Amino acid sequence: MARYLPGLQTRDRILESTRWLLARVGLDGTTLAAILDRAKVRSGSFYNLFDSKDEAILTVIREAINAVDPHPDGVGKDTVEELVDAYVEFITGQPTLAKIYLQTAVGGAMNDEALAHRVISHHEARVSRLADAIRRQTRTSKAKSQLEAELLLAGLTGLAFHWLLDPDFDIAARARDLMASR
Amino acid sequence: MARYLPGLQTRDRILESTRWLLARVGLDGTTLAAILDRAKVRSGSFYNLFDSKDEAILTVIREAINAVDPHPDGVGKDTVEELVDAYVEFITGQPTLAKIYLQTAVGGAMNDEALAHRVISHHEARVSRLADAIRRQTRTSKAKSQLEAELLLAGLTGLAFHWLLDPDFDIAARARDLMASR
DNA sequence: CTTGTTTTTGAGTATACGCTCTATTTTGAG
DNA sequence: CTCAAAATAGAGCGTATACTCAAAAACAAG
Repeated sequence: MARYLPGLQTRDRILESTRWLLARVGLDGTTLAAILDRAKVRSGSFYNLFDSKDEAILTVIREAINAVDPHPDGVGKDTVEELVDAYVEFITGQPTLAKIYLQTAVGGAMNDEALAHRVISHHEARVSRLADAIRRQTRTSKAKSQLEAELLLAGLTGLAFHWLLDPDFDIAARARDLMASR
Repeated sequence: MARYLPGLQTRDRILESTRWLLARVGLDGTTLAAILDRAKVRSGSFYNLFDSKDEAILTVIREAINAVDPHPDGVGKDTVEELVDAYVEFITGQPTLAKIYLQTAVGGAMNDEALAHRVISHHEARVSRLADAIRRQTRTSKAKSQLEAELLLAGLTGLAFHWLLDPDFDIAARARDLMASR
């Protein structure tokens, strides 16, 4: 465990390096050597701060998952439009974290069961928040708004994939179309 | 290049082995040793038929991508429902290949530029095929059906993402809901 | 059967990776 | 200033992996 300032700073450099690599070169490219090189750290220091390479990677991924949530303080007041905008902004504004988030979910989350559950529960929380907003605005039944929210979020996820595949894709416009088509 | 029967048969065994491993244990688990072991082939024979391990893997993945298309001969005749069903069947029937397909999209798997382009063009082909089906059934404008197809496919991608995360998720039912909500 | 080609074998090579360990330097509380 | 704890350096270990190569075996056309 880091106790003094130098240790904490080194830890930060390692996490920054890991984050950068995960977004650029993916899980496979994020080797220990690459992390050390970019963080300007030798292996001895690394293992003084982390138990394993995976520990550093999982720390970064957990951060990314938590960052998907927009302003948790606004629960119960936001509109559908605001929530959709927040999602699009997260994707386009933090492509790094977005990529890591989607990679984690799709990649089986490096056989870490707890991590997969974390992604699922975040997803569900987002669905129910969207469903609440829909219900507030359209006064449909609970079941129906829940379904609508699920489909809307699925659409947004799909748009995010498309955008990551093709940066020219106008995800913001399509997200608006998606809302309009309901 | 294989010329005689034994070579062609060995090539088939190798591809079958690679396909099996990709579906069961994913990209990471599909090591050369595992492929050789299952195919009952030694490395020398393998490299007499393939230039690299990746060549065998990419061959299988290309097959899988092409397999997403239902009856390529039926272009211009299929319905929206048929196309959606085919997509869902591909995802649920070949979950690991579906994962690899999405992983490629997010850039986590294989730094193969050509494969990424293949995924994109395949995605676009599916969109326009869906758009054609929509236009045939609803007689909307070309631009409008194109947009609808894009949003529908985005929704399907999102549902696939959700299902890969949570196998209990009823993707087939949600895909039907998605069509109904148009 | 003969002969050139294809196919197979499997020991061996090169390399990349995660990680350890000991020695050395730096840090900061008393 | 002292000194125990924290932090760093970096050579080196073990292992897994993709791949090579020379020699032997199987093959098929004449």
